[in-house]
Amino acid sequence: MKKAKKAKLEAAGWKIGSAEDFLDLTKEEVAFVDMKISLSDSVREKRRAKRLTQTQVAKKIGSSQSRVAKMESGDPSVSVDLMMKTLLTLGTTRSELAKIISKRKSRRAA
Amino acid sequence: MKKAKKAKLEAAGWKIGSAEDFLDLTKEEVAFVDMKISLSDSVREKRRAKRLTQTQVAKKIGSSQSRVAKMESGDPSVSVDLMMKTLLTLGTTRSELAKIISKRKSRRAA
DNA sequence: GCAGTATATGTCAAATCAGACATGTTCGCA
DNA sequence: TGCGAACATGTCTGATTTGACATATACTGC
Repeated sequence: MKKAKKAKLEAAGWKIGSAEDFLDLTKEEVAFVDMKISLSDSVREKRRAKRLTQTQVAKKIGSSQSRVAKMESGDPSVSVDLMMKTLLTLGTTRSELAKIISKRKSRRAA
Repeated sequence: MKKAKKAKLEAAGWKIGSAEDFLDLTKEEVAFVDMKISLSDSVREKRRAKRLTQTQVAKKIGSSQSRVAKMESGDPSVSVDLMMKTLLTLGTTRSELAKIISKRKSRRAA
Protein backbone atom coordinates (compact mmCIF):
# COMPACT_ATOMS: atom_id res chain seq x y z
CA MET A 1 0.00 0.00 0.00
CA LYS A 2 1.22 3.47 -0.81
CA LYS A 3 2.70 5.38 2.03
CA ALA A 4 0.44 8.39 1.63
CA LYS A 5 -2.65 6.19 1.61
CA LYS A 6 -1.47 4.39 4.70
CA ALA A 7 -0.85 7.66 6.46
CA LYS A 8 -4.34 8.81 5.59
CA LEU A 9 -6.01 5.75 6.92
CA GLU A 10 -3.93 5.71 10.04
CA ALA A 11 -4.54 9.38 10.60
CA ALA A 12 -8.22 8.58 10.38
CA GLY A 13 -7.71 6.17 13.24
CA TRP A 14 -7.42 2.87 11.46
CA LYS A 15 -4.75 0.29 11.88
CA ILE A 16 -3.39 -1.23 8.72
CA GLY A 17 -3.09 -4.98 8.94
CA SER A 18 -1.11 -7.27 6.72
CA ALA A 19 -4.16 -8.15 4.66
CA GLU A 20 -5.16 -5.86 1.81
CA ASP A 21 -7.66 -3.86 3.77
CA PHE A 22 -9.60 -1.20 2.03
CA LEU A 23 -11.88 1.26 3.64
CA ASP A 24 -13.38 4.04 1.72
CA LEU A 25 -13.50 7.37 3.35
CA THR A 26 -16.09 9.91 2.41
CA LYS A 27 -14.96 12.99 0.53
CA GLU A 28 -15.13 14.99 3.74
CA GLU A 29 -13.11 12.48 5.71
CA VAL A 30 -10.41 12.55 3.06
CA ALA A 31 -10.35 16.35 3.15
CA PHE A 32 -10.09 16.29 6.92
CA VAL A 33 -7.27 13.78 6.96
CA ASP A 34 -5.42 15.67 4.24
CA MET A 35 -5.71 18.77 6.31
CA LYS A 36 -4.29 17.04 9.34
CA ILE A 37 -1.36 15.85 7.26
CA SER A 38 -0.74 19.40 6.06
CA LEU A 39 -0.75 20.63 9.63
CA SER A 40 1.51 17.81 10.69
CA ASP A 41 4.03 18.60 7.95
CA SER A 42 3.87 22.27 8.83
CA VAL A 43 4.71 21.65 12.45
CA ARG A 44 7.86 19.89 11.37
CA GLU A 45 8.74 22.58 8.85
CA LYS A 46 8.16 25.41 11.29
CA ARG A 47 10.18 23.70 13.99
CA ARG A 48 13.09 23.04 11.65
CA ALA A 49 12.97 26.57 10.29
CA LYS A 50 13.39 27.80 13.85
CA ARG A 51 16.10 25.19 14.45
CA LEU A 52 14.45 23.74 17.50
CA THR A 53 14.47 20.17 18.73
CA GLN A 54 11.22 18.37 19.50
CA THR A 55 12.14 18.60 23.17
CA GLN A 56 12.47 22.37 22.95
CA VAL A 57 9.12 22.71 21.23
CA ALA A 58 7.57 20.41 23.81
CA LYS A 59 8.78 22.71 26.57
CA LYS A 60 7.36 25.80 24.82
CA ILE A 61 3.92 24.30 24.49
CA GLY A 62 3.96 22.52 27.85
CA SER A 63 3.99 19.05 26.43
CA SER A 64 6.41 16.22 25.86
CA GLN A 65 8.85 15.22 23.13
CA SER A 66 6.84 12.16 22.30
CA ARG A 67 3.72 14.18 21.64
CA VAL A 68 5.60 16.50 19.32
CA ALA A 69 6.94 13.47 17.49
CA LYS A 70 3.41 12.14 17.17
CA MET A 71 2.22 15.47 15.81
CA GLU A 72 4.89 15.41 13.14
CA SER A 73 4.23 11.81 12.22
CA GLY A 74 0.52 12.40 11.80
CA ASP A 75 -0.44 10.10 14.65
CA PRO A 76 -4.24 9.78 14.90
CA SER A 77 -4.11 10.53 18.61
CA VAL A 78 -3.23 14.15 17.85
CA SER A 79 -5.99 16.70 17.47
CA VAL A 80 -6.15 19.62 15.08
CA ASP A 81 -6.47 21.81 18.15
CA LEU A 82 -3.09 20.76 19.45
CA MET A 83 -1.34 21.20 16.13
CA MET A 84 -2.83 24.64 15.65
CA LYS A 85 -1.88 25.73 19.13
CA THR A 86 1.62 24.46 18.47
CA LEU A 87 1.90 26.27 15.15
CA LEU A 88 0.69 29.50 16.72
CA THR A 89 3.23 29.11 19.52
CA LEU A 90 5.92 28.62 16.88
CA GLY A 91 5.02 32.02 15.50
CA THR A 92 2.66 31.05 12.72
CA THR A 93 0.15 33.76 11.89
CA ARG A 94 -3.49 33.15 11.16
CA SER A 95 -2.97 33.91 7.53
CA GLU A 96 -0.09 31.45 7.34
CA LEU A 97 -2.33 28.94 9.03
CA ALA A 98 -4.91 29.61 6.36
CA LYS A 99 -2.36 28.79 3.67
CA ILE A 100 -1.60 25.52 5.39
CA ILE A 101 -5.28 24.63 5.49
CA SER A 102 -5.85 25.40 1.84
CA LYS A 103 -2.68 23.76 0.66
CA ARG A 104 -3.14 20.76 -1.59
CA LYS A 105 -0.58 18.13 -0.91
CA SER A 106 2.03 18.02 -3.63
CA ARG A 107 2.42 14.43 -4.66
CA ARG A 108 5.57 13.10 -3.17
CA ALA A 109 7.58 10.40 -4.82
CA ALA A 110 6.85 7.14 -3.08
CA MET B 1 -17.47 43.17 30.46
CA LYS B 2 -17.79 43.33 26.73
CA LYS B 3 -19.61 40.46 25.15
CA ALA B 4 -16.81 39.63 22.75
CA LYS B 5 -14.30 39.58 25.57
CA LYS B 6 -16.54 37.37 27.63
CA ALA B 7 -16.97 34.98 24.73
CA LYS B 8 -13.22 34.79 24.31
CA LEU B 9 -12.55 34.00 27.89
CA GLU B 10 -15.33 31.47 28.03
CA ALA B 11 -14.20 29.90 24.81
CA ALA B 12 -10.80 29.56 26.40
CA GLY B 13 -12.44 27.55 29.12
CA TRP B 14 -12.93 30.10 31.84
CA LYS B 15 -16.06 30.85 33.74
CA ILE B 16 -16.87 34.47 34.23
CA GLY B 17 -17.93 35.24 37.77
CA SER B 18 -19.69 38.29 39.05
CA ALA B 19 -16.46 39.87 40.26
CA GLU B 20 -14.37 41.83 37.81
CA ASP B 21 -12.11 38.97 36.86
CA PHE B 22 -9.33 39.60 34.45
CA LEU B 23 -7.08 37.05 32.94
CA ASP B 24 -4.64 37.93 30.28
CA LEU B 25 -4.26 35.53 27.47
CA THR B 26 -1.06 35.26 25.54
CA LYS B 27 -1.05 36.47 21.96
CA GLU B 28 -1.30 32.89 20.75
CA GLU B 29 -4.21 32.07 23.02
CA VAL B 30 -6.09 35.09 21.75
CA ALA B 31 -5.44 34.06 18.15
CA PHE B 32 -6.63 30.55 18.89
CA VAL B 33 -9.81 31.69 20.58
CA ASP B 34 -10.52 34.16 17.79
CA MET B 35 -10.16 31.36 15.33
CA LYS B 36 -12.60 29.20 17.23
CA ILE B 37 -15.10 32.03 17.21
CA SER B 38 -14.71 32.41 13.45
CA LEU B 39 -15.32 28.71 13.00
CA SER B 40 -18.30 28.83 15.31
CA ASP B 41 -19.85 31.72 13.38
CA SER B 42 -19.19 29.93 10.13
CA VAL B 43 -21.00 26.80 11.21
CA ARG B 44 -24.09 28.86 11.86
CA GLU B 45 -23.75 30.75 8.58
CA LYS B 46 -23.22 27.61 6.53
CA ARG B 47 -26.12 25.85 8.16
CA ARG B 48 -28.45 28.76 7.58
CA ALA B 49 -27.29 29.16 4.00
CA LYS B 50 -28.29 25.56 3.42
CA ARG B 51 -31.53 26.12 5.30
CA LEU B 52 -30.99 23.27 7.70
CA THR B 53 -32.05 22.98 11.32
CA GLN B 54 -29.54 22.10 14.01
CA THR B 55 -31.21 18.73 14.27
CA GLN B 56 -30.67 18.06 10.57
CA VAL B 57 -27.02 19.00 10.78
CA ALA B 58 -26.64 16.82 13.86
CA LYS B 59 -27.94 13.87 11.93
CA LYS B 60 -25.57 14.49 9.02
CA ILE B 61 -22.54 14.55 11.26
CA GLY B 62 -23.72 11.82 13.60
CA SER B 63 -24.12 14.05 16.60
CA SER B 64 -26.90 15.74 18.51
CA GLN B 65 -28.79 19.00 18.29
CA SER B 66 -27.34 20.18 21.55
CA ARG B 67 -23.81 19.76 20.33
CA VAL B 68 -24.54 21.73 17.18
CA ALA B 69 -26.02 24.47 19.36
CA LYS B 70 -22.86 24.46 21.46
CA MET B 71 -20.71 24.71 18.35
CA GLU B 72 -22.61 27.74 17.20
CA SER B 73 -22.54 29.41 20.58
CA GLY B 74 -18.77 28.98 20.89
CA ASP B 75 -19.01 26.67 23.87
CA PRO B 76 -15.53 25.85 25.20
CA SER B 77 -16.34 22.15 25.21
CA VAL B 78 -16.29 22.09 21.41
CA SER B 79 -13.06 21.26 19.62
CA VAL B 80 -11.72 22.76 16.42
CA ASP B 81 -11.74 19.23 15.03
CA LEU B 82 -15.49 18.92 15.41
CA MET B 83 -16.23 22.30 13.90
CA MET B 84 -13.99 21.59 10.93
CA LYS B 85 -15.54 18.20 10.34
CA THR B 86 -18.94 19.83 10.51
CA LEU B 87 -18.02 22.57 8.08
CA LEU B 88 -16.61 20.04 5.63
CA THR B 89 -19.78 17.99 5.92
CA LEU B 90 -21.77 21.11 5.17
CA GLY B 91 -19.90 21.41 1.91
CA THR B 92 -17.19 23.85 2.89
CA THR B 93 -14.07 23.46 0.77
CA ARG B 94 -10.57 23.62 2.14
CA SER B 95 -10.02 26.98 0.57
CA GLU B 96 -13.19 28.33 2.13
CA LEU B 97 -12.00 26.92 5.41
CA ALA B 98 -8.76 28.80 4.91
CA LYS B 99 -10.69 32.04 4.51
CA ILE B 100 -12.50 31.36 7.75
CA ILE B 101 -9.20 30.78 9.55
CA SER B 102 -7.61 33.94 8.25
CA LYS B 103 -10.67 36.08 8.77
CA ARG B 104 -10.32 38.85 11.29
CA LYS B 105 -13.45 39.34 13.29
CA SER B 106 -15.31 42.44 12.28
CA ARG B 107 -16.10 44.35 15.41
CA ARG B 108 -19.72 43.86 16.24
CA ALA B 109 -21.75 46.48 18.00
CA ALA B 110 -22.10 45.50 21.65
C1' DG C 1 -54.32 30.26 25.88
C1' DC C 2 -51.94 25.85 23.70
C1' DA C 3 -49.31 22.94 20.20
C1' DG C 4 -45.43 22.44 17.48
C1' DT C 5 -40.90 23.62 15.99
C1' DA C 6 -36.27 25.49 16.61
C1' DT C 7 -32.67 26.58 19.54
C1' DA C 8 -30.20 26.92 24.19
C1' DT C 9 -28.27 25.02 28.42
C1' DG C 10 -26.85 21.65 31.93
C1' DT C 11 -25.39 17.09 33.07
C1' DC C 12 -23.41 12.50 32.55
C1' DA C 13 -21.10 8.15 31.15
C1' DA C 14 -18.24 6.72 27.51
C1' DA C 15 -14.88 7.77 24.14
C1' DT C 16 -11.01 10.24 22.80
C1' DC C 17 -6.92 12.88 23.57
C1' DA C 18 -3.52 14.61 26.83
C1' DG C 19 1.26 14.62 29.11
C1' DA C 20 4.50 11.54 30.98
C1' DC C 21 7.58 7.90 30.88
C1' DA C 22 10.16 3.91 29.10
C1' DT C 23 12.35 2.19 25.48
C1' DG C 24 13.78 1.68 20.57
C1' DT C 25 15.88 3.52 16.50
C1' DT C 26 18.94 6.42 13.77
C1' DC C 27 22.53 9.26 12.98
C1' DG C 28 27.02 11.56 13.53
C1' DC C 29 31.40 11.63 15.60
C1' DA C 30 35.54 10.33 17.92
C1' DT D 1 32.98 0.21 18.30
C1' DG D 2 30.69 3.14 21.73
C1' DC D 3 28.51 7.38 23.15
C1' DG D 4 25.26 10.99 22.94
C1' DA D 5 21.66 13.61 20.84
C1' DA D 6 17.42 13.71 18.21
C1' DC D 7 13.56 11.44 17.02
C1' DA D 8 10.03 7.40 16.99
C1' DT D 9 6.87 4.30 19.21
C1' DG D 10 4.10 2.07 22.76
C1' DT D 11 1.53 2.43 26.78
C1' DC D 12 0.03 4.12 31.11
C1' DT D 13 -3.35 7.38 33.85
C1' DG D 14 -5.83 11.43 33.99
C1' DA D 15 -8.09 15.29 31.54
C1' DT D 16 -11.00 16.77 27.95
C1' DT D 17 -14.46 16.08 24.48
C1' DT D 18 -18.16 13.35 22.94
C1' DG D 19 -23.19 12.06 21.92
C1' DA D 20 -27.23 11.63 24.37
C1' DC D 21 -30.77 13.13 27.13
C1' DA D 22 -33.66 16.25 29.90
C1' DT D 23 -35.29 20.44 30.10
C1' DA D 24 -35.77 25.47 29.26
C1' DT D 25 -36.73 29.31 26.30
C1' DA D 26 -38.48 31.64 22.11
C1' DC D 27 -41.34 32.07 18.40
C1' DT D 28 -45.16 30.67 15.22
C1' DG D 29 -49.89 29.84 13.91
C1' DC D 30 -54.22 28.54 15.59
